[in-house]
Amino acid sequence: MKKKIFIDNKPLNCPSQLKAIHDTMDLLNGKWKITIIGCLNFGNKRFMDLQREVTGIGAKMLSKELQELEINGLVSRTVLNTKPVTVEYAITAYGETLRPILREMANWGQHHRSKVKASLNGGKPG
Amino acid sequence: MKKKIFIDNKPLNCPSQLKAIHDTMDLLNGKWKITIIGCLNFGNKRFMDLQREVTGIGAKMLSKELQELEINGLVSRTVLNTKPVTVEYAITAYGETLRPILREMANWGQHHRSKVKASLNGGKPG
DNA sequence: GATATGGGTTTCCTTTTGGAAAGTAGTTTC
DNA sequence: GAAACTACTTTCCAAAAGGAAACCCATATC
Repeated sequence: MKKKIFIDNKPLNCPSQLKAIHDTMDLLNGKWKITIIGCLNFGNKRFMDLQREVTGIGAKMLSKELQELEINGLVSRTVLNTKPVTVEYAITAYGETLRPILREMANWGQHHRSKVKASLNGGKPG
Repeated sequence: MKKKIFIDNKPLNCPSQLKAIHDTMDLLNGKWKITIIGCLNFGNKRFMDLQREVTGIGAKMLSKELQELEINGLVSRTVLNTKPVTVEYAITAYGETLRPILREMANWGQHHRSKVKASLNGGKPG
């Protein structure tokens, strides 16, 4: 019999575990969310800062992604009393609880990247 | 100055870290991949088994998702010498290295779910 | 009043994703 | 040779995602 993957003593296909994973994926989906979170980790940013730093994103997508991140409590939005008005975005404490996931994804992705490279170079040696 | 999230001594927005996270997300994207992986963790499965167990998936999507998982080395495909021909899908050893990510995502998702529930019930108490 | 900056929203369009149903192909069963 | 089973692939369509450009509102500048 094939061995199974267990998470907290439950097999991974336990429906509640799969649902939980889907919930997490839903919050991080879209083309830009992780890049935005990464950008904000470097410090609080205003809308235009983000648009400049997140290469390629348009105002519409930036606005939409920020709204979703805010609704989910991962990013905060603060209107500053400046002239003209500026808006500051920041990672929340809750957003920082994503760190373990991001760490594991970064680790795995780097490992995967070097594995892919190796198989391109050495897959058919000689 | 706002504190930053660090992963292995690098700030999360380090481009290579973000790229690695994107790589990982790309492999797990789509509506069904995680469910398929979860299903296969319960044991090897044939095409029709998967179509029965992954509720709601159609043959086209199942085929496509399995191909992508196979290309990325997460799932193996074995044609068995039966009549009629059957095909067995299984998680690879490499696919099992996703476990830490899946564990963190399951943990976070469950925490998130209970937090959302709590805020629905107790957000405005009394 | 024309222009610029900040922070968006709206419109229109294309691309991508995903689903239902039918078709393909090999083999066995009747 | 018609039907059924496994394992897909193809076609056709609808919905969602995403992008470019224009537009809106406020303030300030020239």
